[in-house]
Amino acid sequence: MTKKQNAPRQSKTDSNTGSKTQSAASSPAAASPAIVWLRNDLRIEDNPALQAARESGAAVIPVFILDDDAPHAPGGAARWWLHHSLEALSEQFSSLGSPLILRRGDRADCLKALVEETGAGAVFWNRRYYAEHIAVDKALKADLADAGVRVESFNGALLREPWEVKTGSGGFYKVYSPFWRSLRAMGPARPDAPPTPRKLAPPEKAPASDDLSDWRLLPEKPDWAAAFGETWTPGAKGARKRLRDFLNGPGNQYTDGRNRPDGEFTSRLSPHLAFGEIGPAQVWRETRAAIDEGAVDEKSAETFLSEIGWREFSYNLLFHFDALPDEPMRSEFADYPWRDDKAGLRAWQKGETGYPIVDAGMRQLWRTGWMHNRVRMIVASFLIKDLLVPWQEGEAWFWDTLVDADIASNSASWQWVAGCGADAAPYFRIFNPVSQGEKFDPDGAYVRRFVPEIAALPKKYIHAPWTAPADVLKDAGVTLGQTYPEPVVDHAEARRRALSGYDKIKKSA
DNA sequence: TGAAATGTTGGGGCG
DNA sequence: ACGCCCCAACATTTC
Repeated sequence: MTKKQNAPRQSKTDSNTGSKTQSAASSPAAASPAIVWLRNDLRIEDNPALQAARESGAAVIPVFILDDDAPHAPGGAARWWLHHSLEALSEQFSSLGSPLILRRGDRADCLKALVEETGAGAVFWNRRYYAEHIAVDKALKADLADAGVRVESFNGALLREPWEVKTGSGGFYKVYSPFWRSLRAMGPARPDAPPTPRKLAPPEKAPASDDLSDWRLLPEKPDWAAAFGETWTPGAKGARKRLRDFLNGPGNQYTDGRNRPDGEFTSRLSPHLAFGEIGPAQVWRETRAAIDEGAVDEKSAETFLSEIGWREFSYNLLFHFDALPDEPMRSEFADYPWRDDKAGLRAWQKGETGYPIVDAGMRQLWRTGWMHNRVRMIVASFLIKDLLVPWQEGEAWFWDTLVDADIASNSASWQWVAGCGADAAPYFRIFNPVSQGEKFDPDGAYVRRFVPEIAALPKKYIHAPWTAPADVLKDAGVTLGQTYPEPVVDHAEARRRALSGYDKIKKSA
């Protein structure tokens, strides 16, 4: 296994600053319109690419392209979200006067075709940070420039670009704490909110658009997303409401509350951030304002912002390590003696491992498209360390089932739990699913909600049903192995097995 | 943003 | 009164 290259690679991205807005060239009702290519920035507010297009003085054509063959195309749950998010965004663009254009197919081909059809003189977009996406954007930018089209890209997804946050010696951070200390001191690139566009000039002739319902982004049979709507309101409006409600409520107890899955103590902003319905700069500004007004507990608000920091750190890693989604950053982990345990993986995916906190998490994921972060760590530790299934399998399952699936956060977090990432949890940190359950779901309320077949068990046994006396199980209507599974592995044994596996790669490291 | 094993201390029961 | 043991509670180390 060769060590991954870890040189900064700013040269790989397009490096426009986006600060020039060419006000001199802004002839009103310019003949050639400007295209705003929307990707994971599905919002009107604080969207620098859209802002630049508007300020160019040209007519604005917003477009979204669905490319099912693109690397890391949205998974199943994310497609549900995307449908509703595009619906909300279409409505917003229509009310601004320039409807959102939908196209499906190869992204570069679609965009070039649209430029040609509309005679667009400029294309604006917000940057992406995954190597394969950067390559697409860079090639497209070169092609369009050759054709005489002005192309500009912006930072719409991060507080700061990954190449802006540098260590004292000019490298990039590989440890979270100093990274966040540095980024926090810098603050967002746009400290003040830019004006929100209230009107957009439409092109003389609107280009053709697909019909969203023809994309069939919603599941049909079975409709596994049936309950998603109870939990979520995709779209920028829903995002802003989440943030406001959070800062006015649970945001005040976030430091302690964030670890408790048995209640609503988190912001649940993750899917909104993943689709760019709200940007981290907006979250930063609003949270800072609430702190300054004394409207929110300062310590808790800072803890909350540091979670935005983890998202930034993940993008920092993704940008500097091409293979983050696929290969361990610590290359010795490629030789770890993983098991090919299809039955174990299946039990984990279905929430039938026999460990209640694990099963509750996996079922919350399936039913709502989301899982509490503390529980994500527990289920990930279980898959990797108790079952010895490669972390990439868990990453792939999360990609398909999470409405907040995000390339950077998903891959960086799986590597973190596996112990093979930058600043990762040490390999010997193996969660005990019973003690984690007792600590963070002390009454078993979370388990009872998502694993109803053991809901009648008393608190004492709710996280370890196999330890309950026969009469207690009987009274609760539980028959282990029938109404609820026996544990798929013995944790104590599995822990020893995992540690001996790490011994092997330590020698070869 | 662990858990388990091992070590240390101190109180209390008891002969 | 004293030593001995047990063991909880806490601290340290090891994985």
